Formats: sequence, C-alpha cells, structure tokens
Amino acid sequence: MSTAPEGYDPHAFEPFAVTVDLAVFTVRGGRLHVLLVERGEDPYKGHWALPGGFVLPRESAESAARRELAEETGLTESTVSALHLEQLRTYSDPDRDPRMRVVSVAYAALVPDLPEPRGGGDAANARWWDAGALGALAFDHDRILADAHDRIGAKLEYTCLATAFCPAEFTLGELQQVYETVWGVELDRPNFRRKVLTTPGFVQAVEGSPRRTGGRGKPAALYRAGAATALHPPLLRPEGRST
Amino acid sequence: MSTAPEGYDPHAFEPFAVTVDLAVFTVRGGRLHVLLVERGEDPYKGHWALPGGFVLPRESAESAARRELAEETGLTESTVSALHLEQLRTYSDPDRDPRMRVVSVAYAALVPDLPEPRGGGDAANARWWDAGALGALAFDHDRILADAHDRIGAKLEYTCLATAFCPAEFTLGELQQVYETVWGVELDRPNFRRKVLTTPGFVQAVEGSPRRTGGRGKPAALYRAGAATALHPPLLRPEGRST
DNA sequence: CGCCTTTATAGTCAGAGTGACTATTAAGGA
DNA sequence: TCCTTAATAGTCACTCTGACTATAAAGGCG
Repeated sequence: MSTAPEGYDPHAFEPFAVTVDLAVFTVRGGRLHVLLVERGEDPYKGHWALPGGFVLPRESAESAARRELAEETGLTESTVSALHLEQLRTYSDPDRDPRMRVVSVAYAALVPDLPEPRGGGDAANARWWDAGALGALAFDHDRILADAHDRIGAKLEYTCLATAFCPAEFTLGELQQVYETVWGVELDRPNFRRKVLTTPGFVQAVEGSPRRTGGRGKPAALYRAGAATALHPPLLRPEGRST
Repeated sequence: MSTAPEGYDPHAFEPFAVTVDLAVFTVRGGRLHVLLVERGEDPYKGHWALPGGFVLPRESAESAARRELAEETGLTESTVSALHLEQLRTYSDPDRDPRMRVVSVAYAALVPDLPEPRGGGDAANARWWDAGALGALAFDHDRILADAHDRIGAKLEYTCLATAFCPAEFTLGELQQVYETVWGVELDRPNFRRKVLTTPGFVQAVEGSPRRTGGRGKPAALYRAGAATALHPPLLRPEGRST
C-alpha cells in the first residue's frame, strides 16, 4: 500500500473494473453439477460462463457474490446469506477480458440440489451442467472452474463442508455420495460410516431416530450437520493426489 | 461476468484501484518475523504496514507482488522470481482505505533469513519485526497478517513448504525449528526426523554426507529440499487447532 | 585431560486410525 | 417367496504416531 499514482485523482489513471465470478456446485444424481449462464452479448456471445458481475461502488466482493447468486438462482436473500461461500482466489491477467482491464474475485458456493434456475439478471439463460462434461467456457472460466473443483475436493478432506451439499436432513449414504462425486472415487461404506460417526460434531442423529423409507434397501437413519467445522484427523481421499 | 455498467466506458463509473499487499515471513532466532514498512504519508503516517503497492495497468497481481517484493527487500529479480509466493485472498471492504475504493490482493511469501532490507521504493523505512510482538498496523493489515499466519501454519501440515524458510542446505534441526516457530509448539525430535525422512521427496541428503560443524552438539547432516510438494499423509500439528 | 552439556541419531513399544474384509438386517420388486 | 439392494455391525491386520530410552559426537570448562 503506497502512494496512489497521480496523487489520488481517481480518474487520472486507467481504471480497473472489479468483478466476482461464482462457481456454484451441487450434486445431483451422483454427478457434480455447476451453474452456468449463457452469454447474451459479445465477447463470447453464446458461450456459457460462470455467473457473476461487477462489484458495486459501495459493496464488498462477498456482498456482490451473494447478490449475484440470489439473482441467478432465484434463491431468497435469507437463504443465500446463510450459504457457504468461499473465496477462491483472484484472477488478474491483464488480457483476461478483451474489453477492458477486469480483475475478478472468484468464489465457490456449495448448495443442495436445487430446482432449475429462473435465469434472472442479465443472463440470457441459466442452467445446471454436469461438471464432468463441459465444453470451453467464456473468458478464463475453465481455469476458475478447475481451481474451484480442486479446492472443494481438498476442503472435503479436512473440513465438514460436505454437509453443505446436503439438505437439512440426510442419510450417511447421501453424504458419502457427496464425497464420491466430488472426488470421483468409490469409498468403502462401513469405513466411511465409522469415520463420520466417530468424528465428534460432524453429524448428529435426528431426534426420534426417523428413517428414510421409500428407497430400495433398508431404510437409513437421518442426520443433520453437526456443530464441528474441521475434521481432525482429516478424511483423506485414497491414492494421494487430486483430480 | 455480465454487461459492464454504462456500456463499457471505462471512465464513466467510479473506478477501483487494485493493489497488492505482501506478508513476507522469515524465521530468525527461533521467532517468526515479518517484513513491514513505515508509512511516510497519511493516512496512517508513521504507522507500520505490509509492503505492497498498486497493480500497474499491464501487469498481473502476481507480477506486481514480485516487483514490490524486489523493491522492498533489495533482492534481485531472479531471486524473487524463484520465491514461493502464495495468493492469500482479496480484501474488498468499501471502507478499508479512506482515500478511495481500493481492492487489495494479499500474498504471502516465505523467505530464508535475509539481511536487513534497504528500504527502497517509496517506503520511508523497512525492517523485520517479530510477528508475535506487533502493535496495530495500518489499514486492515492486522487482519491480513493474521490470515497469512493461519494460512502458512495450515500449509505446513500438508505441503513441503517449510523448506522455503530454509537456506539451500539445512539440517533437520533447522527444519524442525521452522515448524515449531510457525506453529508455536515444541515437537519431539526423533518423531519429526522419522516423519520427514520417511516421506519420499521431502528432503534429500546432500551428496558426500557433509555435516554442519561449529555448533554446540553433534554435527548434523545436511539436506536439500526434495522434489515433493505435498505431504501424504500430512504432518498434523499437535492438539487440533490453529494459533 | 576428563567431565558435563548440548545436539544429533537410533531404536522401542503401545495405542489410534484406517483399509479391506465378512456378516446381518430390512426394505422393495419380480 | 426369493432376489436384489442398501444400511448397519463387526473383525483383523497394518500403518502411523506419540512417548519414550539409549547412544554418539561435538564444544566448554574446571
């Protein structure tokens, strides 16, 4: 933090625009999905892109991210303000946007399976895409999305974040599927149970021990997210490295 | 990424300034030290602050961080370009700088024990401070510094980053002191050795098995940083949580 | 020159945690 | 009613770790 160029006159130097980009993930049908919007204007008209937008003069980047998320998903403000939003990193290559100098703060959001977005805001169209079968995205959004996937995969190892993908009440099988989907591996079911249940505060049984019936096999017990946020020791994914 | 306000005219809206702030850490004398500069102008004139500065119109934030680091430390460009620089996160509170809207991308750098900085650039003064005994810093730099300390402490657990604090050749005792200093705990020496030596690629013995003599006890074998970057399984700090 | 202190290095042992299993229970569907 | 599916219970060996003890090799100091 040193002296501003040109003695503080905010209009005397080439301005930067600051945006947020959101990698919104959900798990549906055993596949990782990501929310994308179709661009209605050049550049990259017709391409799909991460939702996002400009940070307004009087808001923080995180506020901007929550505002954009509410606009794109149609979720209520109160729902969005409770969601887990994680700042990923900031992308600042001078040529990442052909129009002007744009620095973008990327966030990752984890949401339970949601209805189709109504495509509000200025996006021409918005929908969930299978994160494993995507074409090229606009701008550097491929890179941002890959970084986001890496980050949440790593965070599942040492935090209780996986419950953010689940509805308020969930079975251990559903929680396990979150791990398997994000990591792209299969886990041993009894071992996964043992780990989750012996980690204090990871999950808590729903009072009255209700069970989810209607599925195919034996009804599963229901759990809620616990109070813990960190996993000690971590739940390491098999075979060393990331996807 | 949506339409720019006011139809792309870069001067038609309130501009953002984009800066970088650097938390440069080193270990000297068993204490964690951080590089600070004294501000020569208001606001916060006379206060100490993290080194940093404006991102220039044609450079990325990381380039700006390396440029500022070279200016503040007097290190050569080639040394700085080889250093480990890690993007921490971006601070975007609208009121974090009273002069104007400034969004700052924070980086953490880990360097071996260096000579006193020459205080180049526009900083009035620059020196190393014991990170455990600091007064209030300028702007939100207390917060950035605390976040940086947390991050590197966590990264020591699951990466081989600790070697970045060491000179090219180091003893296992010196490496252990890095962990103890950053985490603020004491580690069992034989257990630490075992962990480091059985992790493939963490360190490699210097050829010829030289030993560092001149110290007080038995001369220690010298090692270099190995090729590995990740630690599997991690080297978890004792007693769960962070400093 | 012999001790004492200091630091490096070697090794031991018990317990926690995990991976790879097998077995049993309880639902739905043909 | 049997078959399939999924949940749950439990076992066993192996790895890794924390807490130790023991030995080796330097410097300092009487």
